[in-house]
Amino acid sequence: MKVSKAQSAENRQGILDAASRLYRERGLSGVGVADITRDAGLTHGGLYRHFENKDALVREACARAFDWSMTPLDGSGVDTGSGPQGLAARVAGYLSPQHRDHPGEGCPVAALAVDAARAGGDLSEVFAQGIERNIERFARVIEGLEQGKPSPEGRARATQMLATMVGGLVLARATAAGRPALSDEILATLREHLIGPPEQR
Amino acid sequence: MKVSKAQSAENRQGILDAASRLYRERGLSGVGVADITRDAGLTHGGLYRHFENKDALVREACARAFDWSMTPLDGSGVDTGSGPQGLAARVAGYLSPQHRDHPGEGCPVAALAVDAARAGGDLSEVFAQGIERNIERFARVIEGLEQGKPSPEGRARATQMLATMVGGLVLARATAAGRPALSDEILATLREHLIGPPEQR
DNA sequence: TGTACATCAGTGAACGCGCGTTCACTGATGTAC
DNA sequence: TGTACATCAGTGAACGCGCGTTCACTGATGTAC
Repeated sequence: MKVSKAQSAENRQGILDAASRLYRERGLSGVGVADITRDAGLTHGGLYRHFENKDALVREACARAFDWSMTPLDGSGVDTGSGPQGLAARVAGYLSPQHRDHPGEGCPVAALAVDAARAGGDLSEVFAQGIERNIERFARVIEGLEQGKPSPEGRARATQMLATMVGGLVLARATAAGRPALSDEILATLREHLIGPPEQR
Repeated sequence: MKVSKAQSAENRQGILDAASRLYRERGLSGVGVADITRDAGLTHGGLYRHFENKDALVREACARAFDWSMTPLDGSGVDTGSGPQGLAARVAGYLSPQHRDHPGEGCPVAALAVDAARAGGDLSEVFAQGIERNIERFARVIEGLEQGKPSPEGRARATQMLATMVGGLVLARATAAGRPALSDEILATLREHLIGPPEQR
């Protein structure tokens, strides 16, 4: 049965929402197109009215995951404004057990960048653009700028912090099932390193 | 045809070598068992004389990748001794375009930790143990210890450096195909952050 | 040492299964009159 | 505003394909005598 234009657009967004979440949870090759459409309340055949193929869906779903992650900067779902205090809260949210245990709503870089590197091509461009925007934005937050280009030093500092956060989350997730205490220790160590002891916040 | 015990043991090692390399290159779900045995010069049927199933092969191949990565600490294939100078060379090798472009011979954490986190269970224990050993070993190098437990401060510093290195390599690989200049910039920024400007080495 | 034979590493066809994609079909939507 | 009809979003069976795993078979190895 045909469906209204509004309903169709809603369905398309529902597919992207489901894809964006499921891919982050299980990886690009851990989710079938039928899983995604089922999660969105549809059947698999109709997917191709919206997307040329699976690769196109992956690209749009990743781009959407980056858009989400831009608002709170880190995908932790917390937005507490800008400035040094907002920055500390963002870093703490990023390196939290909550974020570690819920990749589906979290940072697309920590969840999917390795998959994207293997896929290469178009998907690598989506990630390159998303990472570039995150570095610029993070640098602006560090330097307290509302807009405009951050300085090279701010850019370098942002790159260092992002790399440490991404690597820390990857390490924490890889060890979470096998050695939970080590996983927690990694998160706590990196939080302290990046934003100081808890009482300082 | 049956084969001598020595030949059989050699074949088993060949399978593990191929698996360890191919998994790091293409990911755990990007390589079939037939790819691995073919690469080792065998056919797929005989695999099950050596390994119970694919999961067991994956576990042994990852453990082997960690053993390799322990020698130069970072999998870059360079071993220039211990002490601060050896440390700088190791970090530079880890954050090099060479390492970025050849994951098959590189660090198993940067290549496979995200896959391992998704797989969970037994594989997470392999990674937890490998990461724990790398942190301890890295901490000893930082503190200049030949043996014995490193201090909590050395351990924290090692965790920070490893997280930055892993995250940096992940970011550099994800952006390599889409924006090569950004990828190189990330590597250079993190090298400078961790071990200072080039002339200092 | 020589011989007969059980062992078992490796082969390759075959299996069931899940995947991405296609396509004839359905029927509500939205438009032309 | 009503009516007739073309459109097309969504359905679900079907497809070819590659995967992990099984198994009857082969024949060199290694052992018992």
